[in-house]
Amino acid sequence: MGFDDRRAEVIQAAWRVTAREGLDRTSMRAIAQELGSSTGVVTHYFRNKDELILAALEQVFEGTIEAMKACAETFQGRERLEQMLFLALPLEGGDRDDWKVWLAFLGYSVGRERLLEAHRQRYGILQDLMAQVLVELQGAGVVKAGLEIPVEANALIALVDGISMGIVINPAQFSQEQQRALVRRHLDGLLSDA
Amino acid sequence: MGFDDRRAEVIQAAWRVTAREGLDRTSMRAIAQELGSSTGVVTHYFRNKDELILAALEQVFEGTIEAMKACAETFQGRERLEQMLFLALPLEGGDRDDWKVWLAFLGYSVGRERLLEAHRQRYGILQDLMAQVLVELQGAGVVKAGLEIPVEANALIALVDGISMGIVINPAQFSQEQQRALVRRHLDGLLSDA
DNA sequence: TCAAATACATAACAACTGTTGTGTTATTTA
DNA sequence: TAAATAACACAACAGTTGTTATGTATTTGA
Repeated sequence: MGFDDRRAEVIQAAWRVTAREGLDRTSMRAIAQELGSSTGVVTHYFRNKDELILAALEQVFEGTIEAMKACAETFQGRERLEQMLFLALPLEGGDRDDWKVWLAFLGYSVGRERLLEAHRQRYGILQDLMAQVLVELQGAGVVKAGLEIPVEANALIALVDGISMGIVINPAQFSQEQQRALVRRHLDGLLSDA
Repeated sequence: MGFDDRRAEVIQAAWRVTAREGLDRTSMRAIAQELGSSTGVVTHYFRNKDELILAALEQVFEGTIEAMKACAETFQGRERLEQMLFLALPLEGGDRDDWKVWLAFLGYSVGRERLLEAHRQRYGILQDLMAQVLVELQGAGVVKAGLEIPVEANALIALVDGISMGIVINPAQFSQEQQRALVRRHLDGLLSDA
């Protein structure tokens, strides 16, 4: 087990503690305890807590981004958009933990311009990915012509964000099928009538 | 200046510190300093920090809820729905601070079932309000028949949440007019074609 | 007017925080 | 095999946290 693997274990431990107890209770000692080790491990792999937090944030983000990219290559037409968005939704219990952590990070970033900038950057990547898919499907005649693609990309992300935020607050708010139906209905407005 | 007025001042000080520096830096001492007083003031009006946080949360929520109710009584038909949702959007700079605080609270509530339950309750109030408006407008023939009203109410809230979350991360993400256009387009799908 | 309650200020408390330094094993490298 | 580096454990650090107790003016009430 190499350096990066062990480092990833630390990140995952931090992720678990955050999902379970919240980010402000994710102390160095709490992470070490979750690992079954001492704080020496944590400080060995990360200069300071900010670096650890950013690494954990990146892991949560990178996971879904990669999955969405894979989705974009496997599916065609309307299904490509649909599956990409479904992937980001908290359809099952496990996905909700990712959103818990994500929201904890975002709330923690309020008032910390450095962390907010990190969020902004990741969101930019997401926006570019969605916009790229939209443009491609527009070229194929699947997506309506005459749309403001960047705005539509942001709108799709906002849709998923809003649903997920509601789920974190109240998991019973939307059933899996209701989540999917909302996404489908939004997509109906973007796709060519043909 | 009575007890409740002074208490409200403490809450507003806490609100300002949270919007500026984040919830975890909103300590008793920071609030007191914002007030230009000592921590004795804070402890005098609130048993503990949780009670203060919940009070501040309630103030943020109550403000928009009351404004939305007033909106519901002033406007008719489609405009009623539109204006209520516009009210909750972070259209101007000031509204964004409310959303900052709201997101900071939500992130802080992750892993704290007691605070999450408070969020759930407030959201329930919002849902009921929106559902009530939808039912009324449905009776007037403005809103389509055959809709699942509770789900549609949640969807409207999710729409506003998603947009607002994006704005907090990147204020330049949506212009005021783009925010309004997204809400209008969503409403188009709910209203009778007539 | 005199006691009591209110509205604070101040200080101390123990608990917890991130960080740093030092010590101790393993593991690798030469 | 000897030296060096990595991978930890552990302890101490100064700072911050919420909470509580105690003190002191100020206002209120009878």
